[in-house]
Amino acid sequence: MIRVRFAPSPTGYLHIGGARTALFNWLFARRQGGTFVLRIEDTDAERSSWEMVSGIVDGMRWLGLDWDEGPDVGGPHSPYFQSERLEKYRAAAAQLVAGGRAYYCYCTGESLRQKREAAESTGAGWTYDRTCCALSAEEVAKREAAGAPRAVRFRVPEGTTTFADLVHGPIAFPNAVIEDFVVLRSDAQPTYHLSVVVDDIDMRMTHVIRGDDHISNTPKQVLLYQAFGSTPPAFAHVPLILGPDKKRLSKRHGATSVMEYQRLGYLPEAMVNFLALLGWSPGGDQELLTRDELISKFALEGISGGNAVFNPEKLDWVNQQFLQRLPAEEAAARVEPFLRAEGLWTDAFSSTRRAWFLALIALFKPRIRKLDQFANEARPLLTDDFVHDRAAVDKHLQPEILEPLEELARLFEQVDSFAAPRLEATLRSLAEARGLKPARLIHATRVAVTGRATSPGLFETLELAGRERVVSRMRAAVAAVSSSG
RNA sequence: GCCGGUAUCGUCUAGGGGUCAGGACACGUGGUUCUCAGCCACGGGACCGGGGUUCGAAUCCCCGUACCGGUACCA
Repeated sequence: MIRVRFAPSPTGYLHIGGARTALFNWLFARRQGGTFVLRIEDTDAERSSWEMVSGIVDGMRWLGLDWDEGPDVGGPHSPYFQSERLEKYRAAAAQLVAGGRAYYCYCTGESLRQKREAAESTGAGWTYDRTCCALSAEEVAKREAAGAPRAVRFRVPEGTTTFADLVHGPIAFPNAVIEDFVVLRSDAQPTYHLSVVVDDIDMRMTHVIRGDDHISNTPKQVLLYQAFGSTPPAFAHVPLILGPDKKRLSKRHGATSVMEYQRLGYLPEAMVNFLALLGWSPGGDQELLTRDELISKFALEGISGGNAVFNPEKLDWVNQQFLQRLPAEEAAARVEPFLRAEGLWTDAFSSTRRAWFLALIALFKPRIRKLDQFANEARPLLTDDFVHDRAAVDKHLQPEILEPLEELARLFEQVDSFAAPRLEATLRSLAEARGLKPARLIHATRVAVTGRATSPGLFETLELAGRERVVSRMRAAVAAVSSSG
């Protein structure tokens, strides 16, 4: 039975990179019929917070990455917060010391820092010099009697540590470059290496899928598995997501929190599709995949070895593609929160004006790439509270067009059916009668009614705006331009 | 510095001992339309460098270079 986990540290919101790692784990579990565990690595009490935990949970829920074991849902290996599993780590550290695989270290942080700086100033690297590993039993007893604070360090054996990475192939590290790392701090808090290995063993993880930045941590952890007499899981280190400058994606690059993308009007299914294709490929030319297709095609072998640059334009395109495929009813539901935020929503849109609202969605949907754009694009049809674009007015509402425009308003007021085809016929015959190019009258009418130089097809727009609004706006525009000109 | 990883159009990638090196985003040109978006057509654009191995290398091997990551009593 396949078991994988996503183990974020709640020191920040769920960011793009973390979301992609979570997604790969989730896709793998779902494809393999395995179990997906969410474990919160909050051993760093200083930097962890409940707010961040809920931020991560919200992000995963938004993306639809449900976990089989973890916070809220529980599970057989509960608890799933490392801060509640401290005793396990302390016992494991004690076991290591008892077995001679680790030793107490009484070195102070200050002395370690000085040695490291001294070594580095000569241009060399520094690994722990094993001062405390060389302590005699009496020396240790003396320090214990004095109640000296001590950390627990893992005794790295000689040799070479290797592991077969499912993405990169075999990777080997000479143990000489791995220092005797701390597994339990002097305040009895475990370090990452200890807690992650103890938990992955305890929770029976079969695969560890995580970021490339963990490759150099892996030999330390493999050594720990061996010391515990446990077979390491299979590792798959996935490439990192970079910003346009090829540096790791960070705040500097703009939005990095997954939830920020929700606010920006992206669809979770688009985000999932886009993220999945960042560093992974199903192998063919297909770019747009549903959640089920992603699951059925996902394989660790398809993960590429190199880091990937986050390309916002491509995300926009993917989002647009998903948006266009949404039925009007669904699009309406997605857009509602954005209209509410703009104060443009009325409950009538889901009752008496439902049909009108769906027609509005159908009219504007093809022209937007993100949900938040709808409110802005459709604003003139949702409220009278909008501004006329100065440049558009100057360009299209020239004095000579005002009289025809006024006449058109009169015809529109009287036309028997306020439907697009009828409106178009009306406008075109007036244009012909006046020897005007229809386009001129169309543009003038568009600016008068919407205040803008661009909109969906004018006649469909007018039909939805409604006779009263159209006629009064046309007259108001004529009046405004006449008096100002 | 040391250790590890990676290298195909600007970006995401397919492919992989013999291909016209394919697709997508972006970009350019043209078409459609009342504008914008869209859509359609067309176009420019890549195998990091050097050595091997081989009849043949972008593909396999080595070296170099570049980039990324790690080098903590952070995770």
